Amino acid sequence: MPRVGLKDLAKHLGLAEGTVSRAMNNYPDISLATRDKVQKAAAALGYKPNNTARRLATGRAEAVAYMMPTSRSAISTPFVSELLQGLGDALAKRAWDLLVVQPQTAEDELDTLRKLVASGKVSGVVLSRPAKTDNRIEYLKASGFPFIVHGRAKDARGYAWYDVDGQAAFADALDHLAALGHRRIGFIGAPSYQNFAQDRFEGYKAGLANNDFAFDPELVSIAELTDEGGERAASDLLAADVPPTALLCVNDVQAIGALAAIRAKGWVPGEDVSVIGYDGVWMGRHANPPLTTMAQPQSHSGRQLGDMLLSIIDGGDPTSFQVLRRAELVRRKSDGPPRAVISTIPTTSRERVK
Amino acid sequence: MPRVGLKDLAKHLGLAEGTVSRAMNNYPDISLATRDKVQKAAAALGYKPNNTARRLATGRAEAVAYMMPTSRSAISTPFVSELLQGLGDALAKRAWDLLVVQPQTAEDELDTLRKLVASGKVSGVVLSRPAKTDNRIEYLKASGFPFIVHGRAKDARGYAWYDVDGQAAFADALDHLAALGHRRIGFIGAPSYQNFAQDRFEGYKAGLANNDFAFDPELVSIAELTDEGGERAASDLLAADVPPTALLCVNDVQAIGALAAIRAKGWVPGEDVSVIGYDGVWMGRHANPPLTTMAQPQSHSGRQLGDMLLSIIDGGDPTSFQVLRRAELVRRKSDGPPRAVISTIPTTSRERVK
DNA sequence: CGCTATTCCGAAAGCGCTTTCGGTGACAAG
DNA sequence: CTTGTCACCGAAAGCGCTTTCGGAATAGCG
Repeated sequence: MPRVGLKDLAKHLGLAEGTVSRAMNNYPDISLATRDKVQKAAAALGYKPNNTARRLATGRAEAVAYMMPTSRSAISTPFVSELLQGLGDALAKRAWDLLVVQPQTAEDELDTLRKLVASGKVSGVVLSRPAKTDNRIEYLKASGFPFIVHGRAKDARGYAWYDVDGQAAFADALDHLAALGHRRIGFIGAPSYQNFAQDRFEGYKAGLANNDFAFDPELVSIAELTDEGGERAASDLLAADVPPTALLCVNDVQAIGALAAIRAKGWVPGEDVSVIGYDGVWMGRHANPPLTTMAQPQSHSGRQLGDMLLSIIDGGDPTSFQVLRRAELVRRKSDGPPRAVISTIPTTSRERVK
Repeated sequence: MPRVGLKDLAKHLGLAEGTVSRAMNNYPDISLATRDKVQKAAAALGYKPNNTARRLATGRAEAVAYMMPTSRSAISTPFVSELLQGLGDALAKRAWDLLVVQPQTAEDELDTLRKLVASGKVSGVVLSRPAKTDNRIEYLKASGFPFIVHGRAKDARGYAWYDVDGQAAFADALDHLAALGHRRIGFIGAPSYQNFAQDRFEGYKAGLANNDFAFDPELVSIAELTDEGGERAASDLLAADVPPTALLCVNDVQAIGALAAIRAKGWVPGEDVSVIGYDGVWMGRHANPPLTTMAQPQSHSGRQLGDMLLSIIDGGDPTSFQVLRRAELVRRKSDGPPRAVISTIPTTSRERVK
């Protein structure tokens, strides 16, 4: 089955290529009669335009790229497939393509991006998990190339982003624990060049300040974003002379590791030591015990990112697309009043579990 | 900063465009002297070839597509991001692009694929989770377009695939349970138009036959591939007059749901009722209790799929790329001898857990 | 030193589409 | 009947690169 091109179609119809092209693209200067005729014939012969030629001629790429985070830990990216789905949905309306680019190393990131925008392969980019100061963002801002970022860098001005407020979330979580009666609250974090890690750490400290607790470096431990990371960090923190009665973890998988560390000591999480995670991953409800967490809003972020990026490509002002969502406490079984304290009434209700 | 194109570069060097092009692509009929000169100048001026034009001229797409599974359940696709990473790595060696296409509905799949191959956007495709008889595979086979599938259809002849043997895995799992002393073993499955579901079901039945157990339709329940699905199916099965003493689940997330159902009845999973899952997802070890499962081999399947697809595009014989891996039992805490029976010695050792 | 082989590069023809520009015929207006 | 005005379509020039082909310059050889 030889590909049928525009030329074949034109010859078949006895029309000029240009005419056929315009007919296919619904130009107003083609009579409805011939337009119908052309489109019918196209369908009949199975004509599918060659996209590459089309792109070259129009200069429009009709595609956007998603740049994967380079972090090699597969665990840290369960959200990727959801995000891609959402992006795909957004692009489907225009039948645009989605390119996934994956820098091999962190140093390649900028260069990969440069090549990408120069190649003309895409007309917009979405970035994930920016560093605290991210040179990709600087570059894109300077070049005027349309882009949006999932998350924010420390400087969030002058570009489009979608993020959930990690700082507020951790301050809230800390308030919650304080209300339960906790006074020594530990923090398990991630390397702070990742801006989200920094954000959440700030939230922790802000929460401390709000409640007139002193910041104690002994109470924070930086670990990998894995269950083992959380486990190690938790057992370190818990080995102190006066261990914390509650642990705030930078994400759920660390928190789940922390639960294991607590059980390993023979303590029961949620009673002897409270643990609160962040993300709201599906598995949290099946953890042992079910994990209390600051859950990100469900609204399909990929879809939103896609829609916003398209608007920017259409000429919208990037700075008008900065949306900050708020995480929400979902209480399950891994938090409670500290052992040593007369139990106070919890301020929020627990999620029902079957 | 105006894009610097081939023309600019040529003018700058006082050479013909064609010469510069050949120099950039390391043609043998260009002297090393001018080649170096050209490549240096290219680097200096920041010349990046326009990929679209390049593709059009060469006819090579230098890109492959990954077609996402259409199933709307995000939970069923935690492996997507790993797979994409692997594919990305494989393609990176040639600097090829990875396109992610996402049919909006199951009916769109074939049409989307048709457009994709006709558009010339890619020179190969990878499919996931084929149906029992999958018309996409038929189409691609007939068209001669390079492709590979992650999984197999019922008819596995005449095309390339990478799969793990679900049938063997479930037969093995059943043997294991039989060796522990179980006689009534339930199966929680998925709709069988998905070939992997059918495969695993066959394995279950084969295992039954191997051990001279009768097949009892009362012991199988078909459910969604979610935790709730597993939970519902398990509580149905367990409500029988003579409930099964063990449950085989088509994947880990169902199995984790089944654990919840068992606990909800006040029973303890692994003692009153054994549960074995399939996949080996990360979370299994943190389930309550840690989940025994048939784990897929770790070897980065995305990477392998990518490498094989590239070989096929290079002209390799698709039928020479059919790799079948074997799943492996990893014992944790959700299996054991049935309550009513004098415990027999387990035949395999348990994974150590901290 | 003349002639044939090389080596290296320029010229030009595409790749398959889009889009501008101009021209033809029809039809209304003067 | 002439002129102007549309509505519609054909011709042709690209888009930015690759690649074939041939020709000029150089080298090799007797």
